[in-house]
Amino acid sequence: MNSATILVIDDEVQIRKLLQITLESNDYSVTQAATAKEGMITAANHPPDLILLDLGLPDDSGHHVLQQLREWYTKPIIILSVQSSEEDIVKALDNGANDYLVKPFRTGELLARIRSAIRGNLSEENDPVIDCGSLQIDLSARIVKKNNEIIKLTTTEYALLCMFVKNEGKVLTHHYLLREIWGPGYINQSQYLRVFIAQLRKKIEDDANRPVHIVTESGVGYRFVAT
Amino acid sequence: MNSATILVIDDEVQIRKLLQITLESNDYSVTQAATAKEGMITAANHPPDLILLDLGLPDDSGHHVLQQLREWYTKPIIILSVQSSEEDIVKALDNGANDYLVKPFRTGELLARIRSAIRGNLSEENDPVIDCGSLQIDLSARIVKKNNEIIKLTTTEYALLCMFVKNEGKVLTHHYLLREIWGPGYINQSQYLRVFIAQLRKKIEDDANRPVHIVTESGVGYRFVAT
DNA sequence: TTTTTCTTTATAAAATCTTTATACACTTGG
DNA sequence: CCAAGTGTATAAAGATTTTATAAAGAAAAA
Repeated sequence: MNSATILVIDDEVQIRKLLQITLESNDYSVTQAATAKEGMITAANHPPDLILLDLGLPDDSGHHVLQQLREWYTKPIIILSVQSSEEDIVKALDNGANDYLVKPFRTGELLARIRSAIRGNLSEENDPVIDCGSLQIDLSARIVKKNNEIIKLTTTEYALLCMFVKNEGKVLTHHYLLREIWGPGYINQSQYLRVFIAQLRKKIEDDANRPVHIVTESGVGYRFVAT
Repeated sequence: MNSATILVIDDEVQIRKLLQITLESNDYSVTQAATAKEGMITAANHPPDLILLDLGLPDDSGHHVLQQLREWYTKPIIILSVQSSEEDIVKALDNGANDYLVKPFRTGELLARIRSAIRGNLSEENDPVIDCGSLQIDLSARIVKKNNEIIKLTTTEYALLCMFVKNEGKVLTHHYLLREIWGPGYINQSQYLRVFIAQLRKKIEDDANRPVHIVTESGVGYRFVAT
């Protein structure tokens, strides 16, 4: 999910359409403007994360629009223009444009330049954290917290917990768990499972004697419940 | 008065000469390197305000050099290349390049793009100093201080620390660290890692016997915590 | 050369896994 | 009701793996 918003200011409807399709299929949220005036108003009302600006607008000079935008807009502006003269490029860049692409442009390159411009400008993304009441699991950081304190889990304990979390609510049989975590040769070692279930409960349950998260389904296996 | 320093990494002597003259007449201070290796060393010893990198170096792939630089170098990198394929451009930009100019380029445009890159960098932030209690790490200056005293770290030790700092809080597996720092052929040399972790701890931890920053996750890897 | 850094080997310590032992809960048939 | 059988929980000892550290030899840099 990207959800960065991009404002396209261009008078050619086919270009706007192309950009909208291209950008939206890359998870950007797109708004459009066909004139300089419309562009300025849209940018002011809903400041986007990046602006794609055509220099050849009908109602105002593109360079002037750029200057006006830069009075207050600090995020990236990329120029798209049929003008390839050095004079135009230098002027646009010195007026505060972050990049300048000559039309017709290659969409892959445009997307890469957009990524480059947005990079670092975006707020830091957090990892997907699974929340189970007092229990929090960050799979990408391999961190498990209980009441906001980090719990140390061994490799096997963590593998077990992951199996449970990824199959929340489902009953996992002894055989299944043993095969997935220890390997196919261990499907009869139910005792292993009991030992590690006990250890896991001691670490993640508030009261290990009355487990809430890891419920035993006698004769079948165990089930993990989030709340 | 400009006084921003620019490092030119290019194997063609006439290009280097041209750039030197052009840049110096625009009040930039220029350093040069003819090979990837030389470029990396120069960049590390005297980090410039901007790097102009040619992708077609004789001793290493330009994309690889770019990746290596981006491990620690946070200021702008502009690619100069005879390669004009979309694939090369997209790859370079996604590897952390700020801009990409195809040779032969127009000097006026290059200067404008340099101004644009430096401008955006200055407005954003200064030296990104990471503060971890008694420990301070300046990635762009490659300086590590503990209790305000500079600590000498070897190349490998520093690379390790960078990996940790950039992934603060996350568990980095042995395989990952070995692959990133020593290369794919070393993923089984866990002992290397242990030796260097011990050395790093001796240098950055208050009490190496009770490490606070570099926490070992037995059977998995290590985790860096800033506190 | 001398110095620094990296690689390799050796060994002690720590952490984890496996195994054994025992206790508990629950069901079922006498 | 009890006693035997089945399935589960937990502690703790023993075995194994993993880790920490020193130190010596090799390679690279100054």
